[in-house]
Amino acid sequence: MDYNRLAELLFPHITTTPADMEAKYPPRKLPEGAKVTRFAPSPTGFVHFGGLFPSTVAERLAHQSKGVFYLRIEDTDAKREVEGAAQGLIKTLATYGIHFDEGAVLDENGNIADKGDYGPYKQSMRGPIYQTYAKQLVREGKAYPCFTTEEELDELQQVNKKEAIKNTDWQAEAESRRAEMLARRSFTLEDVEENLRAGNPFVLRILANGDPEKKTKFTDLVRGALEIPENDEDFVLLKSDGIPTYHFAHAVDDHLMGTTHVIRGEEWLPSLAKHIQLFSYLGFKLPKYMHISQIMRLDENGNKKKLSKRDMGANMDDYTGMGYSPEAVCEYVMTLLNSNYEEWHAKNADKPYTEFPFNIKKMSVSGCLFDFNKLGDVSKNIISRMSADTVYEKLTAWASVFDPDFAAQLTADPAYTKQILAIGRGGKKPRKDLTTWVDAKPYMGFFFDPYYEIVDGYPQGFENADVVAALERFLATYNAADTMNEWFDKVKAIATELGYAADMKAYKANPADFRGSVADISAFIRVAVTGKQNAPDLYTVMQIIGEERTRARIEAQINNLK
RNA sequence: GGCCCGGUGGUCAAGCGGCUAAGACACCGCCCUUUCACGGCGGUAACACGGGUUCGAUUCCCGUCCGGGUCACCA
Repeated sequence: MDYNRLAELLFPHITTTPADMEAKYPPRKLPEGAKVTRFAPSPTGFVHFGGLFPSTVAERLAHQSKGVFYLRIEDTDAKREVEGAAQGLIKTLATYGIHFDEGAVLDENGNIADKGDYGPYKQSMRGPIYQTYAKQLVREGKAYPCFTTEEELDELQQVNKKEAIKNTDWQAEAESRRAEMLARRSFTLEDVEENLRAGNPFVLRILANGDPEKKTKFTDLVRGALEIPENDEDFVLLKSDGIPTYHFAHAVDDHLMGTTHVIRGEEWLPSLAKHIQLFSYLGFKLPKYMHISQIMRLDENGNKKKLSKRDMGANMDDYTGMGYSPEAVCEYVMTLLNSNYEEWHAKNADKPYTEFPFNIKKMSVSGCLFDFNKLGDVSKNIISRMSADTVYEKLTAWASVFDPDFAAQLTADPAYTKQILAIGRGGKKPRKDLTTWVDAKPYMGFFFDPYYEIVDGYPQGFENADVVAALERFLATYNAADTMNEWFDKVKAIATELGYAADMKAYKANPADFRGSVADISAFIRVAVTGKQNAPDLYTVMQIIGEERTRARIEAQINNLK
C-alpha cells in the first residue's frame, strides 16, 4: 500500500509536518529538576473531590520544584460539554488554592483565554496540530482509516451495556471483536477513495502491533514496578469529526507542552499500554506517570465504591455551603495524600500547608474512604486557631450568602459579635465549638434576641416553682458589676438557702441530703438566659449580653413558669 | 469473564526479615469542671487465608479468597 498516497487522501488540507510543530513548541527552558505538570479536566461539570486530589498533587509538585503547572481543557467531546463548566472549574479550583501558571485562564470578562506559549490550551482548538501527527502516522503505516459507522459498532458491543454485562459470553465477544478489527484492517486505496467520494466519515485508528502476552516493565511513581501487557487493540486516534480521543490528545499535547509528570487517577492505568505504544509510534519521550488512587465511599452493601458525582461530598462547590472553609478541605486532602502530613502539621501549626514538603514516596497506593469525621476534626482545629476577628470575617462572609438573616444579626454590632466569638479563644487550649460555619447559629444564636428561645427546657426532676424560686433570688442579688467570684458566691448562697448543695463534693457524697446542687441552680439560670442547658461560661455570657437583657430574659421566664 | 491494581484496628495509616505491631479520627471509661467546649489519663480494636523461602515472617515468593479499576468515535 502506498501510505503517502493514503495520507494525502485522508488529510489533503494538512501541509504542516511534525518538525514544524517541534519548532513551534520548543522544549521549555527550566532549571534542573523542575517539574511540568498539568490539570486536564473535561468541562462536563463541577470539580469533583476526586479531581481535587490529582490537581493538588500536580500543583504541589510543580510549584515545589519551581516548575510549571498549567491547565488544559479537554473539550474533545462536544456531546458531553456543559456550558460554562470550564469557567466554573477554574473558579472552584482557585478557591482551593489551585492556581495555574499557564494555560486556560479567565480573562477580565470571565471568558476562557490562553496564557503561555504552548497553546491553544483548549483541545478543540488544536485540530490541525493533532492532524499533523495523524497524517505522519498514516504515512508511516501506523494508523489507518475506518469507515465502519458508530451504529454498526454498537451492535457488536453489547458488552458495554451495563445491564448485559453479566450475561455476556466474554470469550465469543472477544473473538468476534478481534475478527472485526482484523477485517477493518484490510482495505484498498480504491475503497478509501470510494468512501471519501461518497462523503462517508471515518475515524483514524492506530495499527496496533503489540502482543498482550508480552509484558513491558514500567515504573509508576506512586505504584512502583508494574507489568503492562502490550496493546493489540486498534483504538481510535481521531474521531469522525477530526477531533482526537483522549489517548491521542494526551500523547501529542503532553509532548508538545513539555509535561514531565503526568498525574491522573488510577482509572487510567488500564489505558497505559495504549499510551506507551502511542508515544513510541510518535517517537516521543514517555513522561513520568503517577496514578493516584481514588477516593471511595461505602455502598449499601458495605463495599467500597469510587466516589461518584451524586455522592455526598463529591461536588467541591458544596463544601462552602456545608460550612467548611477551603483551608480545612485542603488540609484534609493533605492528610490523605501524604501520611506524614499530620505529624508535620503538629510541629508547624502556624505554617500553611503549602510549606509542607510534599513527598511522592509517602503517597498511598490503595484508595481511601472519604471520612467526614476526619474532615470535621481538621476543620474544627483550624477554626479554633483563628482570631475572633478572622472568625468574624469568615463567618459573616459565609452567612451573607447562606443565611442572610443571621448575617444581618452578626454585622449589626460587630464589636458585640466579636466579643461572643472571643469566648475561650486564643491561648494554648482554645475552645473548639465550631466544626463548620453551620454550627455557629445553634452555638451562639441565643446572644441575639430574635434567635433566643428555650430549646432545651429545664433540668428534669424539678417543679416550675423550684426554678422560679431560684430565678427570683438570683434577680434579687444580681449585680452586673460583680466579679466572677462574687457572682458565683451569690449563686452558691442561693443554693444553700434553697436546700441545694453549694459544694459539689458534698453533694456527690450524699445526694439524698439535698434538693439538688449548685449545678442545678446554675442550670436554671443558664436555661433562662441562653435557652440551652449547654453554653459557654455563664458569667461571661451574661457580661456580654448585658444586665438589662439578662434581667429581661429571666423575668420573662419567671412570668412564664408561674 | 479477560487484563491491571490492591488487602495492617470501624476509618486514615506507620512498618520495609527479629517491635509488648506507632500515631491520628471515631468510639468507650475516668479525671478536671456549676453545663458545654477544651485539656489530661486510660481502654476496646488489626497484620484476609493457605503454602513455601528463612534460624526467624506483617514484611520476600506462590496460590486461594476478598475488594477496586477497566474493557467506547467518554474522559
